[in-house]
Amino acid sequence: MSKVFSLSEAASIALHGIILIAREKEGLNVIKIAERTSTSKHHVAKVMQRLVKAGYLTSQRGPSGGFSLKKKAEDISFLELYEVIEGAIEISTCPMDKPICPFDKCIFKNVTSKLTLEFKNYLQEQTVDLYL
Amino acid sequence: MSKVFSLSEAASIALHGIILIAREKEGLNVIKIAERTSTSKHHVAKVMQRLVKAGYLTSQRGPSGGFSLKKKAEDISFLELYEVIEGAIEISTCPMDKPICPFDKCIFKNVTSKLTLEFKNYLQEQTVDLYL
DNA sequence: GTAATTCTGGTAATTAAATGCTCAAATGTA
DNA sequence: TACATTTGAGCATTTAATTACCAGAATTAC
Repeated sequence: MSKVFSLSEAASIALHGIILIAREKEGLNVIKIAERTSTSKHHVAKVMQRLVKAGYLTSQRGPSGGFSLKKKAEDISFLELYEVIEGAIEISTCPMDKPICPFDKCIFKNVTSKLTLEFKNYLQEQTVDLYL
Repeated sequence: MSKVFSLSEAASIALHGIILIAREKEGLNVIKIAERTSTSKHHVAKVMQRLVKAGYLTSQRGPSGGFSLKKKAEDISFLELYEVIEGAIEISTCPMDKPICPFDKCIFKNVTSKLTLEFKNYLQEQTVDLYL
């Protein structure tokens, strides 16, 4: 069974993790995020680091440390988080990256760009506060 | 720049390759398919082998050998070819494969299955004869 | 101030895809 | 028949992305 869409685990951790953090009054640490997302603490740590650097989270070291939101939940869209991890979404006609296409018309016509745009719009509409 | 959708090169070779073959009266060999798709002959050979085994192509060895269609172009859909290479397309709600989801509602709602289905339908509608 | 906790950041291991290589088998041609 | 061409198949190598690990730095609690 193959998937047409797939998220990297990193992107999944970013989205799910930030919602978990937003739901907590106190900070939430790596261990708890890893438990609640069924992922490795190492991977969670990496992803959270990137969200800290990108300005979405603040981190607090030491006992009772962890991560907290730096921005308002309603001001954080899924798209921003996704693009922190994956880079900007490319709206391209062809899913391949070939210098030349030997075809007069692309076999994917505009279906690739159309569906990518639909997905991007969905990410744009969804904000963290909708999941508190 | 990240892509939401992406095809494996193998799937691309299968789709483009079979169209190139369908356009030829005589068979088309690995070298020419590789040239016209800007891919390696080794990879092309691998993919063509699978299409032969799956019953879409016949192969002819020796000088002036190559591959020819075994079925009528109008009877070969992109979906069939895609699934020979990638396996059956899975219409799932969640793009991740986690045993548990800690969320009351999936953050992707039905967008993943909706877009996957749209893509699958597109592949189903497209047949090789539309590209001759 | 000591110890436990937690994040930080560099490096290593793993994985999957793609590519490369080689020899064997089949086939047409001279 | 001998030879050049082409597919068939297995295995090894390369590459890029992802995931995992570990020692170090910061901070809190006692």
